[in-house]
Amino acid sequence: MSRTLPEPSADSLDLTVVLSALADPARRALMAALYRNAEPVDCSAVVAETDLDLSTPTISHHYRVLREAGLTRTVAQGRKRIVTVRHDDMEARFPGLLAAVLAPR
Amino acid sequence: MSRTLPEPSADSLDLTVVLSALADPARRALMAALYRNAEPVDCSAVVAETDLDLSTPTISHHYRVLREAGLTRTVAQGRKRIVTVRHDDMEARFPGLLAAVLAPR
DNA sequence: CAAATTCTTTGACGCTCATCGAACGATAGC
DNA sequence: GCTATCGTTCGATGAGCGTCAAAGAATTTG
Repeated sequence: MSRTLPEPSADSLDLTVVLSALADPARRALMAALYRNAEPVDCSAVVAETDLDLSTPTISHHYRVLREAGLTRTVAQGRKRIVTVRHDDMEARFPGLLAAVLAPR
Repeated sequence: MSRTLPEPSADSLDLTVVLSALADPARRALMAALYRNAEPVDCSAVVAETDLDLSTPTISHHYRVLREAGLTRTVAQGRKRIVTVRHDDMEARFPGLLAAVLAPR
């Protein structure tokens, strides 16, 4: 059993919301970790790949912002949340943006 | 006579600062107008190309943020300020970013 | 010099945001 | 059924931001 958490449709993605989400270093660190790992993983596994030192409420808040911006898709599986980057939707709406923002260094 | 207002060096551009600057719709409108006009123009002429309805202090504030983020170069000429996009510096540091963010529509 | 133009600075106001601790919810495992 | 695990929600706090009116530079023009 799994359910996808509410998210904006592909054509309703707003650049202001997207850029505001990406402007935060912590969220960008999460996105970068998600971006390079092809395999879907749960929230805490992603955090483990970063060097973020934030409380779980704060991490949860950042995931929500990313999801509500349309940058990620979150699927609830059991007590875990599987988070993936919405590559295609982002590329269709803002071509090249993720690559430019999440490019290594 | 003309003098260039203080701005960050090309290699000290910070993505967080850049994205924060671009996240605001008003600043993005200014950037878009600057981006498409090749010829350098003064502040108020740029504003005239947009449909922004903001007080002059607010406009001035936004120009400052853009300049301090390293997105624009401002040269004081007489009582005017000539603002240009730092294309090359931005492209060197964050390839494709401006194109992705300032693409029409 | 005086007046008009162009832009900046200052100070204030309201709002949003990142962060945390504490409490809660849901699920898996024993 | 307990208990541990993974994550969310709530409430609060402190910092920062976008905005404006008023006042201040700096420069051109009459």
